Amino acid sequence: MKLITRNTDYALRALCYMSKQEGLVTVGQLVQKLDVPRPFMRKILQQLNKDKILESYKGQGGGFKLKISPKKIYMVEIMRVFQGPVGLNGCFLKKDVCPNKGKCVLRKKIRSIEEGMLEQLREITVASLVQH
Amino acid sequence: MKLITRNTDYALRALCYMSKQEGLVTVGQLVQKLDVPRPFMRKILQQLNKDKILESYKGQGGGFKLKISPKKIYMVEIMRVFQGPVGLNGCFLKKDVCPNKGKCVLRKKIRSIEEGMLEQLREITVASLVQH
DNA sequence: TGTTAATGATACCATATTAGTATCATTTGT
DNA sequence: ACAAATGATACTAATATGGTATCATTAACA
Ligand code: FES
Ligand code: FES
Repeated sequence: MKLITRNTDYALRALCYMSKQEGLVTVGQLVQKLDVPRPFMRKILQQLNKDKILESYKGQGGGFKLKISPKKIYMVEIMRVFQGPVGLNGCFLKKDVCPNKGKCVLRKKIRSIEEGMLEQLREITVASLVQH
Repeated sequence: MKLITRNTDYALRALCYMSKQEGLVTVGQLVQKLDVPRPFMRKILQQLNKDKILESYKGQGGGFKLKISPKKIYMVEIMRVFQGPVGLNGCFLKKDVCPNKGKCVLRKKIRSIEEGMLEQLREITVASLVQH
């Protein structure tokens, strides 16, 4: 079971890197630094741009930079962008099939696990990842 | 993100049902009760048999029954059978790429989330799912 | 002792998701 | 004009998931 996919992973790498750079960062730089396939990296940055996490500048001398402070870039948000809403997605059993009385125990337990997970996840930001 | 797959889900349904039955249960019965595709259910039960969670009896009048007490059938174990080892599978970033100093923050955080999850998961048994 | 109703084993197929490529268009500094 | 960057979008490949199909084996029972 994967918590994060490569999309998310690469995106976080890129964001961490960019949070330590002053000016613009190009795809080329990131590809070099992070050893990620170039077109894939592009796609990811373009997506982050669409989602207003980065801003981009075209043309020669262009590149990307963070649009918002690393403190405000939440990992859950990045996950949401690349993996859809974060959660544990219930189960396939419906209440009528489930343990007697229509009260679904498993569902509740999954919710609870999910809550615990989210609680911890929500505290992770790019800033929190970068500080040694 | 899915915590459990259909395999696991159907398996749990079947186990819950069987924990309430005295004698042998056939695939036919389960298919009827739980509305699951027959060959898929078979495959699942055969797997549970291989993993010593069920025992099986061939021939006319045959079927399956629990091999161990519902109290000792842990959900994590069922997940492991059908989904592989339960965990959050780290990330793809390696320490050298990761946040400075080689200390990988994200990795630790994921571990921590995983621990919380496992702690709760490990308490769930078939028995705990069945008791209203 | 042959038929039938069950599981065992295994190979195959379909669909969805993830991961990644390829291409062409647009912008901008020199 | 050209080169160096991103924007948009369509396509392909690999993997995981969710099943089917088939034949072999076993055992009750008429
Ligand atoms: S509704 Fe999901 S286990 Fe019951
Ligand atoms: S080793 Fe996984 S995020 Fe660093």
